[in-house]
Amino acid sequence: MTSAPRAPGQGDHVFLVDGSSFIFRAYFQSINQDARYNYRSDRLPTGAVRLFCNVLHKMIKEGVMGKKPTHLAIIFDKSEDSFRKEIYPDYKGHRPPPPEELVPQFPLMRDAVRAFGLRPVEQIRYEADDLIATYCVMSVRAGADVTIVSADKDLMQLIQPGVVMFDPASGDQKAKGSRPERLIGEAEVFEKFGVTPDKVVDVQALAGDSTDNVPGVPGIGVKTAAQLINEYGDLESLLARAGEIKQEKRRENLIEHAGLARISRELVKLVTDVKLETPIEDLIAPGLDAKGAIAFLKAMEFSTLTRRIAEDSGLNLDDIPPDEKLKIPDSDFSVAPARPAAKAVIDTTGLPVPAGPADAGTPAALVESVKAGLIAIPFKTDSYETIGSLEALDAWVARAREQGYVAFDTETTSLDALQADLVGFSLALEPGHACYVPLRHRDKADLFGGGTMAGQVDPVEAVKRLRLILEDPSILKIGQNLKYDTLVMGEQAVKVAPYDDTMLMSYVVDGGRGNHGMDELSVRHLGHKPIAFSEVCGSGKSLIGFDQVPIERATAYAAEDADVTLRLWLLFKARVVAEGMTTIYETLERPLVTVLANMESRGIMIDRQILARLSGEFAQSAARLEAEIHELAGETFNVGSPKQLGDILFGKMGIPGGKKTATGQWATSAQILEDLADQGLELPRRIVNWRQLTKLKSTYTDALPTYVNPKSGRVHTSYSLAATTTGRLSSSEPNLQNIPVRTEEGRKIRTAFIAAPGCKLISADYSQIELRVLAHVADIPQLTKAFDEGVDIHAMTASEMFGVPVAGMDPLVRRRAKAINFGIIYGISAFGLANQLSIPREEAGAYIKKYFERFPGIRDYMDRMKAECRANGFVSTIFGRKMNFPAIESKNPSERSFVERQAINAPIQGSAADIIRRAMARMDQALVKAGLSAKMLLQVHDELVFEAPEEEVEATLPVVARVMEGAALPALALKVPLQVDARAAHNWEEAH
DNA sequence: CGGTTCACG
DNA sequence: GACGTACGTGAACCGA
Repeated sequence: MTSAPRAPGQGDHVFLVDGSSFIFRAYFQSINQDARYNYRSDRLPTGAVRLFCNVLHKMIKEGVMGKKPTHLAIIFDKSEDSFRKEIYPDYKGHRPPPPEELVPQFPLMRDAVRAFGLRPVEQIRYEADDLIATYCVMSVRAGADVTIVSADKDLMQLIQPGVVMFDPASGDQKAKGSRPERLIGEAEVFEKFGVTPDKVVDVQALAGDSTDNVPGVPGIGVKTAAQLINEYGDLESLLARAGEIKQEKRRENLIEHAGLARISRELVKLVTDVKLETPIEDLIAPGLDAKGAIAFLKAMEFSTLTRRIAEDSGLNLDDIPPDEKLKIPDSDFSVAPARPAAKAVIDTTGLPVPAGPADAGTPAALVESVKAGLIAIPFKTDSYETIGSLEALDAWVARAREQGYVAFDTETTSLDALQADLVGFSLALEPGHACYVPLRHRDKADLFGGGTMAGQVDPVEAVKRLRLILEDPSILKIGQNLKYDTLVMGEQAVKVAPYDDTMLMSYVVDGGRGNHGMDELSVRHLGHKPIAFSEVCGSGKSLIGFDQVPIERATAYAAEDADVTLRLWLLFKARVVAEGMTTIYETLERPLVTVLANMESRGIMIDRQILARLSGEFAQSAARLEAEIHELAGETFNVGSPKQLGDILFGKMGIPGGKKTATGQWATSAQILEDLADQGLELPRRIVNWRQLTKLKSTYTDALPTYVNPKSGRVHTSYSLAATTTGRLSSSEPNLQNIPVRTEEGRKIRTAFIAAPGCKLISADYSQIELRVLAHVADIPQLTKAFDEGVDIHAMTASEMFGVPVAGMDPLVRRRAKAINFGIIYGISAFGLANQLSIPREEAGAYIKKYFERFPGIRDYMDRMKAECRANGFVSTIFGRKMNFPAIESKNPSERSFVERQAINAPIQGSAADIIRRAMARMDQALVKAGLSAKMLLQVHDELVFEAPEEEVEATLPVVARVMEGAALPALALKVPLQVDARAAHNWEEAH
């Protein structure tokens, strides 16, 4: 694989690859991908090397934009000792040390180059950029074309006729955050710097560069610099005539800091006459050394590329052993666990199929090392930076961009994101390294009460800078409960993408093992208790807004939160992958953040007049009932007090058969009162009715109007994504998942939920989704058949159990079968069923026995879940979401059987929850694709509520139904069809 | 702030 | 064999 050295000339094509900058980009690209690809089986980090090899191979094989190289050099930085440090000791002074996982990949990268039949080029005291510049200039002089493979802006100064830059596509094409390949010529340079390539250094000299710590002139950014250079021609002319500049501050700065500008220019200007140790003749491209490449790639365990090169070259893979020096020593390999299963396939609808069973063999070693690393860095509250200027903020923006990820947290005046004013925000780049940007802290001592505290950043400008981070597709935003911050930023018309949410990552790996709030996670995983919100803002009566908090205190609190979030992310990132939960997280959790934020910010319209009228009616009826109750009781008492009521009913009046609650009080639940009413007693009946009316009034008709947002005129609930043990959502403030529907009086409240003018509400709900899931997981042929044929499932159950025909069935018989069906889902017991149906326990027991005889698969399923939970401590949904039940180990039999019932119910409820989550994740795109403008407003476990323009309703209904019915696909083909009923009307009552 | 009750799936 | 009971939520109210 050797070719005779030959200098490039006319018609040749020289490729100069910036190996050093590529290493970093490949690394940050790799950590955003499925981590199982980022390590060799002995946990050697290789992700960046893999991406590097892919690009290297493509370049040698295909060239760039159809042109193949005659000369090719992969050029690296030799060490930190750039001659630039001699000019300016702080050059690149802010650079953090490279990530730990990247360090071993530096030498591997050079090994890769050699293995492919090339020579890595590097030279002491010079950066890769200088070598590239020198080779570039030599080649152009000799008449050759040059392609610089890099995206580094510092190389843009080299672009000229015959020289282009090429930014290769990053990583795997479908991977998140990957960029397409891109050619950079004069036009692109002009777009970035506002000048032609030969003037780029002058612009950089003025604007400086925070990532390399090039100072530039204070107060001058790229825009201003470009304008000045274009006006005055070049840097020296500008500095000579600086006195002419009109803007006072700018003029002074240019005069005062002319020296800085000249040093800066020297720092950014690339050296084009390096005395090369590797002569340009040696860059001659020899073609791929397939054998060497395969040996290397085998040792790295990059199977896809290994195979591809073998196929291309016609070599037999088995003939080539892995590179001896690099392969895993045999002794290690024998104990190394098997590699995890292949990654999920991406299907055409964009939702990945879940990976196989949990990667049980994956060592926890990585997680442990991450954890140890995190705890090793102490929390130092006073080390956090308070950002007091836009320049300081810009530096953080630049660092975030360079790093590719940043933890982010907003501080506001309210827990309600839609009523909150942004007071400040914090960022964290690495453990212990965080800042807070105060925007709107108010000085209470100010006599006029609204004075702004000193030392803050202009909020409008700061949000512009923040937008550069939050909307940058190449920067991963990391938050804890990011839905909140997404809503806050949404109010400023700023989007947040891409993102990770540590609360949700915790939920997928630790669902059921405690809550997922930040303070709790910090204590649990980092052994550190962060400053509590109440310590900063007080609580109850003494609660103050965050804008009243002194900035120093605010920094300690807010920056710490970002620091904690970043550390938690590093930990959960490793755990989510190690525990095989990536697909669950990415398909069932993460997409819901924006989906729910959108739903919450839309809100739903309510008719306050209807509610006010109902409140009046309920009040009147309740007052009448209350008078009658006092009359019947013979005394006035607080009807709303179960204690007083119990004393009257079972004490004073001496009604027999009273039951006590766990605390020894008389139980007065509706069930008990209704039993008494059935015995002909008037008082309990009236109390039941009174309770219903006062419940409807206080919880709904009185309360709902107080939730109307004054800005939108609508009601905005808040959904919690990580609150339940099963994967369901929960809704609060107000809870719109428990709006009455079961009674006629209650349903009236639904008529107050209305569509905006010109629109209708669409309600689409899954029919019997949990029973369908049960039919699937327990594999019950009769149930499956009944769902296939669309027959009445409860009637079928009754017919099967009691041997009566479906036609003309006694409603009582059907009701019993229905109760049993639901009981099964809840982990049935004879006691519970007896209670539900008000029948003797023996009778209930007999029904259950009969049921199990007819549907033996049900009993198998229940036993299976109990055993599984006992063995693993968790059960799973059909998509693989885990739900932990640590209390399954309990010695207390009653507690244990409680957990067993949970273990039976959870996969059913949880799978149904997963299905509707999948539907929600896809819904927006499906509607847009169909050209429809319907918007999702609410989710009620098995129902989605939309608002749609009247003229689009007919077209919307089938789209919604299709997405919901197909939500399990393609990950899973259920054994039963899913059925969705969708209707539209002007209010929720009629649509439902 | 825990207990009780009741609205929903 | 004991043990308390259907599964999952959130809100209002009482009373200490």
